[in-house]
Parts: sequence; structure tokens; C-alpha cells
Amino acid sequence: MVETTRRREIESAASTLFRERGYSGTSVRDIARAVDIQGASLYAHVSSKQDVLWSIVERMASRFEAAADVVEAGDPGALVFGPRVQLMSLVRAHVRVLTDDVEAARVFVREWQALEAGRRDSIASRRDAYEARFRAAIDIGVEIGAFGDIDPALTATYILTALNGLVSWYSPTGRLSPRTIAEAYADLSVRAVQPPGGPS
Amino acid sequence: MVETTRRREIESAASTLFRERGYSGTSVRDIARAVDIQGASLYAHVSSKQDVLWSIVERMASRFEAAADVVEAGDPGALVFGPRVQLMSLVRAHVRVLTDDVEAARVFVREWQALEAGRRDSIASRRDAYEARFRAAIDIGVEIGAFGDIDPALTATYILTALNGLVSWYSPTGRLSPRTIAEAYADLSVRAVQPPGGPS
DNA sequence: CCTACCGATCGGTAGG
DNA sequence: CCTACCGATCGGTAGG
Repeated sequence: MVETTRRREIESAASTLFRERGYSGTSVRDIARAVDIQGASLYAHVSSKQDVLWSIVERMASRFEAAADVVEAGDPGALVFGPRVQLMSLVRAHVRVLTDDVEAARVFVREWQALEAGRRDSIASRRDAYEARFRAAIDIGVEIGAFGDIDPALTATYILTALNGLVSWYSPTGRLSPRTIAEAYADLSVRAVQPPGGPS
Repeated sequence: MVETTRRREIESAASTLFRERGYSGTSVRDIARAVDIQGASLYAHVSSKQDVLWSIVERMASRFEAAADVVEAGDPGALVFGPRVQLMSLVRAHVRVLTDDVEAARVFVREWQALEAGRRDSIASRRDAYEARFRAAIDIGVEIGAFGDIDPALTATYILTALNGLVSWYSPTGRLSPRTIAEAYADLSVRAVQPPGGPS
């Protein structure tokens, strides 16, 4: 369980399989076959099937958090342009993480509930905290009147589920580039929170 | 396999289990236990586990189609008020079907890919046709300038995935009523397609 | 709807 | 990383 490249190979193969068949629809032998070893040999690299799922989900959770950190720390325009720009940046960052590794992203979005209780709870609260960052931007926008009179929590959920929906249709070889999608989704999201008269 | 009420009981119990653990994470014995019979006895009512999934998914597909039929046939205002009202009505109808039976809706949204190839393809094309009805409303709005300059296909996907996201958080006992959600989601969706200057 | 049973496969361990 | 193996469980059938 030391050699990192082999471990990554396994996680990558597992991501694809978990995405296609789900966590419980994928057997340890399926994963082993995908990396051309015997089923039992997989345990030379991982300690359990749960362990593989955890690695994938945990890594993706960290990526989303790191991307939001960059947005919140690095954008000097946030204070100038306010919640509109902040929300658009968060959306673009989220889409970028999703499209950077759709296989793993899909596992994160759809299979995290297959984690054992303790780990599942940990991911659940990290997801809540992450969603709160979107909610915060919307809160401010509503307060200062830059956004319409919307429910911030419900709106954050609406937007985030729309973004996460990407994992069920996006393909790197599809007609739309990650950039195009990120821009279109940022526009749609920011327009959804607009006040009736349009942006000021 | 005649008695309808028992069959419905089984499908309802299966919906809950499929929602919680996924199709492949649920055993035939799990379903049987939920309706208090022996595992093998389930086969007196259903012909296979796939069969149960199919019944749930097919029924939900029909409900979505029927709801959209009502919107398209029954609303005399559609011609007067145009694509804005049409889109809002489609959104409201979709949310209503989702909230009417979240357990089954979640199975429809998340487990239909566990169907065997033929049935999966059939559902896939019905989903495409359904999404096309949203796309059509958006197409018209863009053409006549009621909506902004957006990609109708991408926008329809954005909206529909946001709506379907409901299945991962909605609870009948939660703080938000189906009506409140339907109205908020219709507003958010219609604002997302708005032209820059706001509605005319 | 039950008991009894089927072959196949499951996640994982032992011991090299 | 392999062979050999473990007990448990899988979806489903036979026969009543």
C-alpha cells in the first residue's frame, strides 16, 4: 500500500466502474480485472473496497474546497464588484473541478452515501459547509439589493444541484468545452438571482 | 402476480429501499422483509428484481409525460403569454410530480441506468423527448426575443437537473411545501433565461 | 405464500 | 502479486 502510481491506477479504474455501475454494483474483482491483477491481489494495494471509495470521495471534497478557497482569497475584485462576481467565480470554479475529472466527480456526487456512517457524516458536513459559501454570497446580494427577493438557501441548492447535474451528461469529447459550460452556467446562475428589473 | 394492492406494497417498499441503498445495494430479501414475507415468496408477486425497478421507473416516466401533456394541452394562456408562462408551467408540473412521490422519483432519476439495456434505452429516449419539450419552450423564447441569447439545449439541461436535484434533499416533512418550492423554482428558472434588461 | 435448495458470486484472509 | 480458500449472501427455481 505504498506504491502511489499503482494505487492511483486502481482508484482511477474504480472511479470509472463506480460511475458506470455504482459502488455496490461494482465488485472487487471488477476493479482488479480493470488493472489486470487477480481479485485477491487488490488487497496488496488497498485495505478494503470502502477504502477505495473513500479515497476518491475525499480527494474530490478537498478539490472543491480548495477551488472555493482560491476564489475567496484570491479575487481582489470581490469587494469591488460584490456578490454577483463572487457567485459567478464560485460557479466557474465548481464547474472546473467537475469537468477536470468527471468520473471521480460523479462518484463524489452520486456515491458518497455508500460510505460507512462515520465517513458519510464527515462528507455530509463538509458538503454543508461548502454549500454555505454559495449561500453566503447570495445572502449578501439579497441584503444589499443586488439580487432579487429570493430564498438564499433554496437558491443555493437550486444552483448547486444544476451544476452537479453536469456529472450525468458531461463528456470531455462532447460538443461543449469546460470553458463554454462554465461561462454559460455562471450566466444562468447569476441571472436566476437577479432582481426583477435586471442588474443595476 | 394478479393482486394489485400487494404488488403496489412491494413497489412502494422497493422504492424506499432503492432510494436508500440503490438498486444493486438492495437484495430481494431486503424487499421481502419490508413487506413481511420470505425472500422466495416475493416471486409469487413479481417475476424478477428488474421487473420491480421497471414498474417504478416506467410509472414515473408516464407521470412526467402526462403532466407535461396537461400543460401543453390545457393552458389557453400559453399562446397569449408565450414561452415565459409555458416554461413556468412546465417547471411547476415537473416539481409537482417529483414531490408527489419522492421515493419513486428518486429511483427514476438515479437508478434508471440499472435497467437492462433494452429498457434503459427506451427510458433514455423518453427522457430525451421530455427534455425536448422544455427545450422547445426555450427555443421559442429565444427566437422571439423574450429570452436572452442562451443555448437552449444547455439551458434546458441546467434547469431540469436543478429540478431533479430535488430528489436528493426534498422531504415531505421539511420546512418547504411543494407549492413554495414549485413557485420558487419556476421563478428562478424563468429568471435564468431572461434577457439582460429584464422581461419586457 | 412456505420450505428447501441451486449455482454463482460476494468481500476478504492465509500463506506464500 | 499469486493460489487456495473462507463463510455469507446473491437472484432465482422446484414443488408444494
